[in-house]
Amino acid sequence: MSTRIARPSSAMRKAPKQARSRATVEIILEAGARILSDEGWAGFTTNKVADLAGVSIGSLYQYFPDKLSLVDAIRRRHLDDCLTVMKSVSDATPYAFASKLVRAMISAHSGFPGLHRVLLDEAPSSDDYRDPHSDFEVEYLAHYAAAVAAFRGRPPCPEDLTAARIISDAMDGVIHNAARRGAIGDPSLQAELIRLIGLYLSDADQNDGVDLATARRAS
Amino acid sequence: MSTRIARPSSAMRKAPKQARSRATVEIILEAGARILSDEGWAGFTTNKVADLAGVSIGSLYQYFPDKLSLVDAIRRRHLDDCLTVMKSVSDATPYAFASKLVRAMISAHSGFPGLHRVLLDEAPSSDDYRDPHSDFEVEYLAHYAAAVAAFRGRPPCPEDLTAARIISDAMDGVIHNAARRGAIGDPSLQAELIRLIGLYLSDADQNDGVDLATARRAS
Amino acid sequence: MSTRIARPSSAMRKAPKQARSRATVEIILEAGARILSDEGWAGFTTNKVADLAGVSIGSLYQYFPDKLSLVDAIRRRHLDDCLTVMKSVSDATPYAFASKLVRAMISAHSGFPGLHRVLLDEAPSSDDYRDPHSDFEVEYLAHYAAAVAAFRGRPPCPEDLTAARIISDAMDGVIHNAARRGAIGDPSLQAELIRLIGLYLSDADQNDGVDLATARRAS
Amino acid sequence: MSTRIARPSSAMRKAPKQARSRATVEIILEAGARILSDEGWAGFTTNKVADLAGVSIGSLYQYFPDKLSLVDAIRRRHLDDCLTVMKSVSDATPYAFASKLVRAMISAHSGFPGLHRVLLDEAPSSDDYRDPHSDFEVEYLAHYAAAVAAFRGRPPCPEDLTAARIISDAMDGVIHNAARRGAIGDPSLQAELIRLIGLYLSDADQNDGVDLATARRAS
DNA sequence: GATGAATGAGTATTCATTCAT
DNA sequence: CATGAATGAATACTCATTCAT
Repeated sequence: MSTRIARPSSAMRKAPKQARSRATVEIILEAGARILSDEGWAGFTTNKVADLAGVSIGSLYQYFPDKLSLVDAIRRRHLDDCLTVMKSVSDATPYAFASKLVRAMISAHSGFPGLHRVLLDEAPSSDDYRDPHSDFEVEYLAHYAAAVAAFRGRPPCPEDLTAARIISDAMDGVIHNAARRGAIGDPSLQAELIRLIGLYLSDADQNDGVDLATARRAS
Repeated sequence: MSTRIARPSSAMRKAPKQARSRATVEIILEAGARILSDEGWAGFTTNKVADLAGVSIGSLYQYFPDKLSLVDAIRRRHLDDCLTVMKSVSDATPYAFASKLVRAMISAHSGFPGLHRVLLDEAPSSDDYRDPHSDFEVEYLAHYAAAVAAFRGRPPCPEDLTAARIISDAMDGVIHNAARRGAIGDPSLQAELIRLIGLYLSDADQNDGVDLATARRAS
Repeated sequence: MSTRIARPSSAMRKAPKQARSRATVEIILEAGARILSDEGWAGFTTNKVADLAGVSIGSLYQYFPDKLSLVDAIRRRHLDDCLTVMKSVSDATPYAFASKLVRAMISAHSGFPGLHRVLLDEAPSSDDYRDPHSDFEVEYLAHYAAAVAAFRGRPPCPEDLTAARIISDAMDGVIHNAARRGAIGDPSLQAELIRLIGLYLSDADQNDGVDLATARRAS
Repeated sequence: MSTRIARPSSAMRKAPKQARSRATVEIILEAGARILSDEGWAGFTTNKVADLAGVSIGSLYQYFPDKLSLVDAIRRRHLDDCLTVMKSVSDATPYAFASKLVRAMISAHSGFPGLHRVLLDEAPSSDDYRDPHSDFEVEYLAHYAAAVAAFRGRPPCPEDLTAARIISDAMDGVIHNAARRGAIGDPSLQAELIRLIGLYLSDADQNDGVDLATARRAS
């Protein structure tokens, strides 16, 4: 999807040494996240970012060698935040776990509702954040898989990773579509999402073939 | 994609009357869908579309007054196809319904795996397709809501629309992330997705407050 | 010397089909040669070329994918012209040969006096025109070497290539410095240059060690 | 390059008075010459010079009011060095003179092979160094002209200046093309260049019209 | 109708230069 | 004095759109 570009670079051009320049970097990253979130990858231009940040275009390029390195820095920050939030979530029952998880993810998306999706789906990357084996996704899924295994009362097994993906992607879909509609704060939506995830985590028949399960329940 | 004739959209510059014109429009829409799916909104240029379609850029503008009208026509076609497919899905049990639904949606995404997401998330729109009240979304959700009400054994009520959204968006998330990873054909993923939706549709406690449900189950 | 850039491309973007576009390409090449000659590589901007050519910047890029391909096209043209002119030069005596050679080279430089040097010394190249083994230089030197061998009354030998370089580079130096001063038409300069080359070609002692020759003549 | 103190050019922002300041100016000029030689005028940026010199860009601008004054200072130093070297050359026979001249010029180019050409051909100048009447060129040619007159056994006359130019420019061409190919140390090239210049200086027919000379020799 | 040449506003990026610390 | 953060005009290149043939 999206533009595939030969990765020209990725790191920051220089480490800001003085307090003033650290502040400049902050303000640029903030402006970049805002624009990415509000206007998507196609509306993300370095000039717009510099304008919104209130700095000159030259200042932006003093710290970020190119557009990609800027979006990479924004992504790194955002995903680190997500991971931190997510690692704090763990609980004794599926519903309590689901509840905390949903609230955590929703709050992680509240500041810049469109950011997460744009970073993962639209914006190209010089790093391997979109690679399924990237550190980020691995850590993310491992956390979910561990919870799944715990609730199922047995040691983790490969199937748990599939379950982890289902949970992660389903939540992703619901939250990002809610964000799109500006309905991210709707409590009934949160409640239903918690129910969806809670039910899935509680179900004991996870090892049965689906057709069997389907047949049995359908009977 | 289907081979139906594009219904002369209001945005279209002129209704193609002769067979040759209709064929030209077809081939342009097909090429546009391909590029949108493969390269995303950022890689979608009118010249590339004309090239791939094998027509001159002038011909493209003879049928579509601008880029937006082209993408709108592609979207209209795609969403019509989705609706058609979806309307054919109905069944007596939650699991059978979920199963057919998942298969239908996956097959609707198979031809142009990236198209659906690009059309809904990336590509801007001059119409109101992304508006929650658009004809498309209304029809879409109504169908889901009707199924939910049916399985819950009572007449449809407003809450069913929330449930419909949850189902629609969760499926969306799982399928589009699978498409991103090229794993759309993975049978275990399909099975688990069916289980997720099936469980949700089967659950009887949908009218209880979530906290109550959580408390009861967690006990 | 000069900018070393990773060669992004080199060929023309598309072959002009209609008469109008062939004329556009001509006019762009002409304007490019003018600016390269007058302002050097550092003053050679694509916008200036388009302006001088009286076409839009977009038209320039319709035919030349980037700046380098434009300069390559100008170089190819110019060197082809030089080769053609030079191949027509041959004569029975060293002085007659030198005379024709000098006149030919001077006339080849008259239209755009600075062009030759800029193309060879300043402007980067995606091709291998600056490589000593490039077709151009090989042909060029071979022609000189053949003349040297002929005047020395023996079959060509490797040393003739050194002599060819001396002749070529000395003429280059005199002509390009004259061009710099706007004195390319000065007849006394032409006469002296012919004398310089003529004497060198006439000298029979080319195989003696220089120190020996020096000693003998100095005595 | 020499280690003489740069004579406080009129263009220089302030005369460096303290030892530290003088050292800073030295190091900047050295870095500038290096970059000019290695990367040409197009690669010569004030920030790169400051970086290579290990000083801040602000310090560079403390001593040189702008880029042109820096390149002028570099040029002044280099040409002064060239003149010094050249004035030391004089000899009793044409071949001995040519031999010393060639060796002197080659050694003057060895440290920064590209520098001379870049300074004379590429780099713009705020002064009149490229003007044919500049002090430098006048002195330079006068020296050659004196030698020419001496070898021709008569008092200097205006024609000797033409001969001086021929010698100067021919040597220039051969040496700078050798530098371009990295062949500046090739002994056979040196030998042939000496022969070229030596023959020209030795020739007695310099006062005959060329056409006459040509005709006679060709007969 | 169809073609493709031409247009020019817009976008990423560089670099000489200034000035607050 | 030295530093390096900030500035913004200039430059290479793209792409939606028009219009003469």
